This record gives sequence, structure tokens and C-alpha cells, in this order.
Amino acid sequence: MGGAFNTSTPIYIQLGDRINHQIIRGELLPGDKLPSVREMAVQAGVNPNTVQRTYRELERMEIVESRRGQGTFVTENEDILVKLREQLKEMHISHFVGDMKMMGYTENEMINGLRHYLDVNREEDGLS
Amino acid sequence: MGGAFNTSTPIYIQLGDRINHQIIRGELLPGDKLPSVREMAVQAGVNPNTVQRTYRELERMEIVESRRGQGTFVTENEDILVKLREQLKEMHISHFVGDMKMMGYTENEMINGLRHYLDVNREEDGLS
DNA sequence: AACAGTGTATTATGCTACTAGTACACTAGA
DNA sequence: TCTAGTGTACTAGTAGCATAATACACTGTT
Repeated sequence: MGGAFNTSTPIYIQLGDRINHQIIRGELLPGDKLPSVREMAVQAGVNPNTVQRTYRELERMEIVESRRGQGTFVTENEDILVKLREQLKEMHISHFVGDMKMMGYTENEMINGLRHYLDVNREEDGLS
Repeated sequence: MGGAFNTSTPIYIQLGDRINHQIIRGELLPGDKLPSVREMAVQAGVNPNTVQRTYRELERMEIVESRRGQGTFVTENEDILVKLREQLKEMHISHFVGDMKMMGYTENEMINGLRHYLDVNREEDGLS
């Protein structure tokens, strides 16, 4: 069991997100081998086919490279990983700003709201 | 047609979000009548049943009140609307922070990233 | 050559959520 | 009473997702 998945988003997407986060955080380095399709399926408690779909997506994004008979590896092209980190950051910020603007919040309210939230929740970090 | 919907999220959710935003921004006031199920369906270009599902959800959240034979109205209970605004704000900030933390960003990076994004995109606001 | 481990492809099945169509129930007003 | 406008309920169709089972293709090792 690799932790539960959210039912509102496809598993293959969530699994891909997890792997992306591991890469971005440096827990998976360029050239590292990912668990085989079958092993990852056991670890995550999902069907091998679902894992394969995740790997296929990641390969399409050029984040990993699959070699038949050998396994699936994190790309050695660090540029792509740097860009991935920036893209995801930009995407999340953009979504956040878009949502807040739709609700009528000003830019100052966003920044102050974020600051305030971080202050209040600073100590309660490692909760479940 | 009231603008396109995203295919990755249920229409009834997106429609509910739109209405919530209108309320929060004050474009819909307490006691205001919403378009009838059928009229809203035409406006939004969706099935009346989808609209009804949206209205049902909003009623469950006590944001609107449906009166058979009369219509659907924004609640007169302003406390709920104030709380709604706060809840949505908190929710979006919380999601944002959670996502950024998962990617390994520090709190300072979040705030600076947000500031930088707002600076860069300040003039390009009213784009399509 | 044989084998084990790997990725890939195919087909079928069940499930769930969303959407659509249609009919019913209630209210207000003419 | 009738009618138009409203919310509500029911049934069915559709699509995407996850699973399952199986077979194939390639690589490295023995």
C-alpha cells in the first residue's frame, strides 16, 4: 500500500504527480531507475496497467525514459527537470491567483492572506 | 452559451463555482432570484438536470433556497455568505500551500513566487 | 540456447459519474 | 378551473477509469 488515492482524480494522474514530486524534491535523481511496472503496481496497490499508463504519460512529458527489457528511468536531461519544477510552480501560482481573482480578492489580500495562513499554521506542520 | 466548461471537472461543480463567485463578488445579492432551472440550462448550454444538480448542491450548502413553483433564491442569511467567502479563501490558500510544500518549496519561495508572478502579470489582466 | 526480468499491446469486463430525456408535482395568477 | 412557470424524480445512455488476463517483444545473464 503506498497510501490511499483520491477518488475524484484518476489514479494514473495522482501516481504521476507523486513521482513528479519525488523528482522535483530530489528524492529521485536523473538516471535513477523507477520500480518496474509490476513492482510499482504492488507497491501502490493498483493494477499494472494503471502504472503503465502513468509511465507512458511521464514518458510523453519526457520526464522518464523507458527501455524495453531494462526498466524506466528518470531522464538525464536536467534541463527538462528544471523546467518541470518551474512549470509546476508557475501553474500552481497561476491557478491560485486566478481563483482568488474570480472571487474578487485583490492582490494585496492574496499576499496578506497567504502570509497570515502560513503564520497561523506554522507550528502544525507534521500533522497526518 | 455562457462560456465553455472544462472537461476535467463536472459541469455541475463548475456551474456552482460560478454562482458562488457571483455571490461572493456581490453580483448576486441575498434574496436575489436565480434563473430558473430551464432558463439557466439554456444560458449555460447544458441540460436542465445538470443545473438542478447544481442548485441541489448549493441548497445543501445553504447558499440558495429553492421554492417549488417559485424559483431558486440566494439565501437571506448573510452570515452564511460571509462564511462562504472565508471558507473558499481558506480552502484555496490551503490547497496552494499544500501543493507547493509537496513540491519542496519553502514558505519564502511561495510568497516571493506569488509576488513575482503578480508583478510580471500585472498589466496583462483583461486578456481573453 | 535458455531464462528471468523488463516494457508493451490487446481485449474484455465492471463500475461510477455525468449527462440527457421525459414525466410528475407544486405554485401563482388569470 | 386552467395554464404557465417552476422545482423534482425517474430511467436510460454514454464515457472514462480501473481492473483483469493474456500474449508479445526486448535485454542481460547464465
